[in-house]
Amino acid sequence: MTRQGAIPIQYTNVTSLRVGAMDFGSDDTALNSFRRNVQRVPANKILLHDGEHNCKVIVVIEGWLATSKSSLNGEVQLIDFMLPGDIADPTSADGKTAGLNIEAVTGALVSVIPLAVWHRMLAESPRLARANEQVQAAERARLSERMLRLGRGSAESRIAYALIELCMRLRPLGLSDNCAFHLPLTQRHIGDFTGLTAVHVCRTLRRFVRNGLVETADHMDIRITNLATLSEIAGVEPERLAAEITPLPE
Amino acid sequence: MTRQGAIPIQYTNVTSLRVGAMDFGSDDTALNSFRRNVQRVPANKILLHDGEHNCKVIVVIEGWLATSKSSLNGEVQLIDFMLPGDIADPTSADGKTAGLNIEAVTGALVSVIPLAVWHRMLAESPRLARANEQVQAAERARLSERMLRLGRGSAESRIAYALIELCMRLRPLGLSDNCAFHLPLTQRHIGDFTGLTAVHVCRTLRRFVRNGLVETADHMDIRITNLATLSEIAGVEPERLAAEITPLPE
DNA sequence: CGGATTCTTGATTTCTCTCAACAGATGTGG
DNA sequence: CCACATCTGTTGAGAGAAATCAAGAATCCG
Repeated sequence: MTRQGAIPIQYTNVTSLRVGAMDFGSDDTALNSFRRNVQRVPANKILLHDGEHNCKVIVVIEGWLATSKSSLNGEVQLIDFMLPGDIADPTSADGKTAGLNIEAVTGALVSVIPLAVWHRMLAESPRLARANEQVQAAERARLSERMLRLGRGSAESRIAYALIELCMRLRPLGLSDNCAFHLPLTQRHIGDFTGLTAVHVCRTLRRFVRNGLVETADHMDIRITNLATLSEIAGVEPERLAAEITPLPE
Repeated sequence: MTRQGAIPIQYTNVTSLRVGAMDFGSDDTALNSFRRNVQRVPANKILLHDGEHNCKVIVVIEGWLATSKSSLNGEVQLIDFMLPGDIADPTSADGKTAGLNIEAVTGALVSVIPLAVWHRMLAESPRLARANEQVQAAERARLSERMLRLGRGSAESRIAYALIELCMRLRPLGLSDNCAFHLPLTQRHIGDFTGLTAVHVCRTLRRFVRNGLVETADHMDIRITNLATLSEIAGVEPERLAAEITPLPE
């Protein structure tokens, strides 16, 4: 928790953005709309509260966001991470109220778009509408994979899955090189993501390291050294998973 | 399984369907498309397999469907129940492959629509597109509520939540009268829905009954007799929940 | 009727949480 | 620059919640 919205606008100069399988360049009106609503936000800033009436769609340009729900006694469940090119649409059934918290995990560059504007954008750009569908489909696929592990998986399975999911998602962004990647997360984040306590995340990760499945370096630099075994623990085929949860360039 | 597959095959003659907040009558071209693709399916029939390439959108007209994922060792997680007016779109990120199983829990009347046709329908009917959005938003809200409980809730909390969610969803369908409703489910279904074993579902339900929170009659006729306490266990405000997870008529 | 589910309850085991203590890192202000 | 507070990560010991194993009762179905 720190200083707020400070960070002045320097290179808010977005020249292109890939959403789903679609590249939006300077000649796209959609990109101009993104630009008009760009904000740079600091890490840990909450962009939207669950239940908030003034609901907005948030497009990630740079950095990590997370969507979450929290229980009355303060426990948090991360619902999904939103990476560059992802679209967080927190709207619930009434079409007005947010059903999620959205917060910045790292400093991030986002486009915050009022619902009305967003709907107009979708109507005016079939490409954007299509990209939006792809991104939503990818998110749905991720959510159900994760629900399966939350409901039926062991701690090992949940964490193995989380590592593989994030690895696969970072790959097309150029942020995962041969199963080595950096997670800007604490073990608490991983716990909130997998429905475990931070303590148990620690134990389980260390066990993975002891067993030669992953290596870790300073603050969450991860390298998966035995993808085959880790996949087996996660109950997943990595390539099939990648196809289902990340929109691939065509 | 049981009787409720019974529903006689007479009125496959669909004269209107409410999807989200929208009524589609005989004068709607969308309804005609639904009609052209109507199928009656028996209980337990699997309509679509996770991973299946020939992916379709399924609109529920009557009865209960469930979407699910299963792990390699055969454990099942129900992702969501689909009730009349709901739309099951199992498409994953590649836009072609199904990311979910879809099966009939009861005998059901459904409209099975190929993806291409579905997209054409959405393009041609802004009302249908709007209804689709509402239904999807409601589903997203339900999924995140449930993920919170799967990750962070006790068995009591999960089951209490499930009962309240289903109660709230059945209400606008006229199937829940003053918190009394019938669930065409076994305790195993509830276990697969809440990520618990059937044994533990049984214990927990009986505890609720002993404590005067709910009454049960023959095979899953439920009456919530103390909604206040049950809501507290579920960590939910019933009316707010209802607004977030069910599309309300306008 | 007989077989197959489903439900119920008890006894035991297993997994994860909770509590606790400490080390390392980070950051702050004097 | 140091003293100090605050996070984060690590590890151990013990408690608690749900799973597993098991066996019998109730129900459904052909």
